[in-house]
Amino acid sequence: MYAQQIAHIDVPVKQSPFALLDEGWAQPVSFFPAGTEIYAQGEKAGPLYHVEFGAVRVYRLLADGRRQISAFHLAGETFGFEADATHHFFAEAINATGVRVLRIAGAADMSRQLLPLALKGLIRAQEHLLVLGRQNAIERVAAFLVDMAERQGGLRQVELPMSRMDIGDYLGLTIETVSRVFTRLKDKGVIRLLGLRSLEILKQDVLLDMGE
Amino acid sequence: MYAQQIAHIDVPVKQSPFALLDEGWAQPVSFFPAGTEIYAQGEKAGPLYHVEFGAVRVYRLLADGRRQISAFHLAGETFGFEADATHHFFAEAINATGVRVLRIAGAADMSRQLLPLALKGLIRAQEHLLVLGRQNAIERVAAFLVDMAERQGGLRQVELPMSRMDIGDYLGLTIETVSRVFTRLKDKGVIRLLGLRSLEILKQDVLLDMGE
DNA sequence: CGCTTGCTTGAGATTTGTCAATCGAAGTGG
DNA sequence: CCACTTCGATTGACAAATCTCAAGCAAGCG
Repeated sequence: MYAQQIAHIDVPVKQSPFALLDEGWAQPVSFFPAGTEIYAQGEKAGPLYHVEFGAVRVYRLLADGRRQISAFHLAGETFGFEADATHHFFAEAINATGVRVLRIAGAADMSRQLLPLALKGLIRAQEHLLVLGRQNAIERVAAFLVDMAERQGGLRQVELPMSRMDIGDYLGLTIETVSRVFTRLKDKGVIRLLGLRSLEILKQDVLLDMGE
Repeated sequence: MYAQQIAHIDVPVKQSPFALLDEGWAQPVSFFPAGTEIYAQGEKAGPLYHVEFGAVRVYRLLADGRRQISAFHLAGETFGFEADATHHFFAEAINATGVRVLRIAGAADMSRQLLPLALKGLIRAQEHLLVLGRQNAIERVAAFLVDMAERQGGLRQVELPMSRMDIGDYLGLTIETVSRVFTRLKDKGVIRLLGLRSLEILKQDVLLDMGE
């Protein structure tokens, strides 16, 4: 069900655009085709990953195949914290994705730079707990759309790089429920569907206080 | 509904039992009666907190009062990471609780010590996302009981310092559902209720693969 | 042009929530 | 010491939300 190729292509690049780690930590950009694995649960951890373009999903599986996506990472974002010695999660490219691998494992005082990023991740995860634990389907989708819009610069038009199944596995819903909520928001005039993976927010205020 | 006193008593103590921060960071233990606030959302963040005895809940509220507890912290555990500049969460003593306040805010290279703790918190939060997003009521309660048992040394007898409402708000369930699941586990012979806040695990294996 | 794959829609089943009554332990005052 | 009150927990009956299963639709691709 979650089959994947393990192909990726390394592309040498001169300098990292990742400001915090720019002093000699520049690394080549690796290219991952859609659906390929970036790291797997149980693998030895070490580097962080900076998304140059594309999108990444980080998830965990139950024994019977149920999946929870804990986070999406878009261009410009850094991930790979979900690890102590070994990874506790899987990371996959959703679409064709370029990732800069930051091999900073041994770096002595990088932790001062890393801590704020880790804390931001912690806060995001705990806010997502509120969504999954206490909000209903329409509130979850609203919160998701607001978040995606913000991360794309707050524009009215929002691109969704992921499938309905990915959205469902992120929000703890089935694809059918996600689909019905999209329809409901469309019928209410809150959003306009421009395509399967593109939509326009027509009533941002309504969306905002749905997602609280 | 979540009313609370803001009384606490400072108790001077010689030295911190918190190994990582033992070199001059010893702080007095503050005492918080049951239900009192340790910090509030929006407050300026800074110190970390080490639970000496008792138990703490960290939570967030929606505008209409719905509450999600993101974590419980028992004796020996450290919390207070859920912050960048200001706290995004509330923390309250569940019972009479002693907390050592670790004022390490300015400490230059403390981040090297803190990062592993923050990452552990991040992993815990993301594992909890799987529970809230993809597990049903009985699986959630099973996972909770297994976790509580582990944190109390893996003994068969487990003490629950919190109310059913706290458990519900942690697991994303109502108190009625929590209560029904406890009854169901009791009827199946998986647990034995010794009191409202104390139980014995009779079939650990069953509980373990319920919680996956 | 016809597949394939992902999405949408509908009908019915299941789980969980809501509302209400009762229980029971702990604490209070007579 | 006992009756009374209170508050949290349990239980039941019913309602609502979400899931499951199945059918149909549509965009993208060979």
